[in-house]
Amino acid sequence: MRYPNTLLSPLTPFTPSLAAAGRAHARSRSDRSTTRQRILAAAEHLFLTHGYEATSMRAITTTANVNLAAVNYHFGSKEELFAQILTTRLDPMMRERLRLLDALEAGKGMDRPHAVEQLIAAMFLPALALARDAERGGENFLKFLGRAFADPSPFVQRLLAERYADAHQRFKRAFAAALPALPAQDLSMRLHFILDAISSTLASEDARRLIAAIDAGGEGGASDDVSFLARFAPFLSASLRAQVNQPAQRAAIAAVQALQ
Amino acid sequence: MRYPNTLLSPLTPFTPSLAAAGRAHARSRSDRSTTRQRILAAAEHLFLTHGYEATSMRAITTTANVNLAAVNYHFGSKEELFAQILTTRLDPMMRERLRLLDALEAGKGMDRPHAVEQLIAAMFLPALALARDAERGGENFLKFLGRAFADPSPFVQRLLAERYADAHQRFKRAFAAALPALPAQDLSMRLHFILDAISSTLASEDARRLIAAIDAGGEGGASDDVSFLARFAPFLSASLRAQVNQPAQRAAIAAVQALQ
DNA sequence: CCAAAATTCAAACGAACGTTCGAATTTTGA
DNA sequence: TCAAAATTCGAACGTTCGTTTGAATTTTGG
Repeated sequence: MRYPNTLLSPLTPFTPSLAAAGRAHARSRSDRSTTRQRILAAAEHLFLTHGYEATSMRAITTTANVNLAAVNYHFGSKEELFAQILTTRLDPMMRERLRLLDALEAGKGMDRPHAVEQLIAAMFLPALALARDAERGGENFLKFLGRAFADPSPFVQRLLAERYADAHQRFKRAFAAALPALPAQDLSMRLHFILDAISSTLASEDARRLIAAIDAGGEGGASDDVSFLARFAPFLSASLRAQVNQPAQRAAIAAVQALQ
Repeated sequence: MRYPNTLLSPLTPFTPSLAAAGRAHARSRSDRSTTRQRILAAAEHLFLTHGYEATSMRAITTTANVNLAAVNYHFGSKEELFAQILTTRLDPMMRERLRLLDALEAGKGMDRPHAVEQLIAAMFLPALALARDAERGGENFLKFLGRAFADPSPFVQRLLAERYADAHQRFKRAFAAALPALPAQDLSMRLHFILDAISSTLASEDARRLIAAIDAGGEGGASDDVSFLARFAPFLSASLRAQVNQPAQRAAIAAVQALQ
């Protein structure tokens, strides 16, 4: 047998957990986690730190303390390993986002004047929930995602663009409906803007500090996500709602231009 | 002699131009541009497309139609080549940004209620001017810059962080003064957010289309930059100005959370 | 014009890359 | 318990990486 068809295998957490505890036969040499899990954990950390190209198979296998050939045996190739890490986390998150969008569009809990904020919440809450769950990746996955969105490797870009194009389209249409006065061209640019910024900001240390500060003041759990979003969403929604071409602003800008 | 000390040499445009036309002795074999210029042009394009790591010396020299050893001879190393491309463009742009900031802080053309928009203009106008000047890089350089800011290579990050830390600090303080009500923590996150997004957005095709559309309707030249900024700055300033923790928004977000 | 300096060139360096192979070992299931 | 399957392992594959070398060539300056 060449290697197990991992891309179709059931989603399992990367870190040793309840799922692995049952099988006593698996690797008891160096520590409890299986080779697959150790590879996934090491690769996730290295990919988010150095990017796809700069992360070598040897660095992954050395960090994971497994044989060099183990990645090819268990995952087939470096690309399939990366895809596995990305999709096992992101697919469920995307499904959850779309589920919330469905619910909102069905009118559940809809607050029409704050539709934009609610759409933002539908995008963020699943990401924040995932970040809080250490067994599903924790905050490291947000960093990983941030790196992946900015990664220039054609393979990474193609994977993200093709696999999640439909979901992005659905959110784009929802935002367009919530912002009927905004020209399509501006909406497109602003969405591009906030989506890029979301991934890089959530991956940043600043956001991490703010989340930690909010957690320290709150009672913990899901309500802290609302607190964080109440702090974070306003400036995203404000940017989406801003009116185009305000004469007074234009004059102020022209005054700076005159200094050149 | 090993190689000319290029990092200290006068800044010259990458594309063959007036500067090169005078010296008739230089390379007349394949075309008019010198080896250095051909390398710089090819490397800039490849770096912005594939990132630092994924761009090989062989790809650069093949594209530039020069010998493989030419990069090491003229620039010393791949890192020094990258640094040269970045700094010869970015240093003057940063100086111009700071010059505008100086002028604003000295009260020249200051429009206090729109101080935020003017600070944004001080950051953008030099970048837009550079993007319009084909001899100083044109729009390709904005793409290059966008890639560079997102590049995970330690060398690239160190170069950007160390060389332009002071300039970033100055702008951060200026924004803080223009937004006295915003908590320092939020300002820090929002600026991080905006700066990341600026680089990736300006490098995007959406922004390029919008600039082209504005140019098509305008009379060309610098006034188009004001038109673009009048379209672009409002949603940046709106995001910076947004109030934190608005109760009605929080309720709308909590309603989405309840759907989970 | 011609020695000296600058530049170009083909070739090779050692190192690191992702991947593959067959043997050794461990785990599985009847 | 024992053959079969799964996994681990060391070693090597061929390729590409950035860089260096020394000779050939071109350009410079008196």
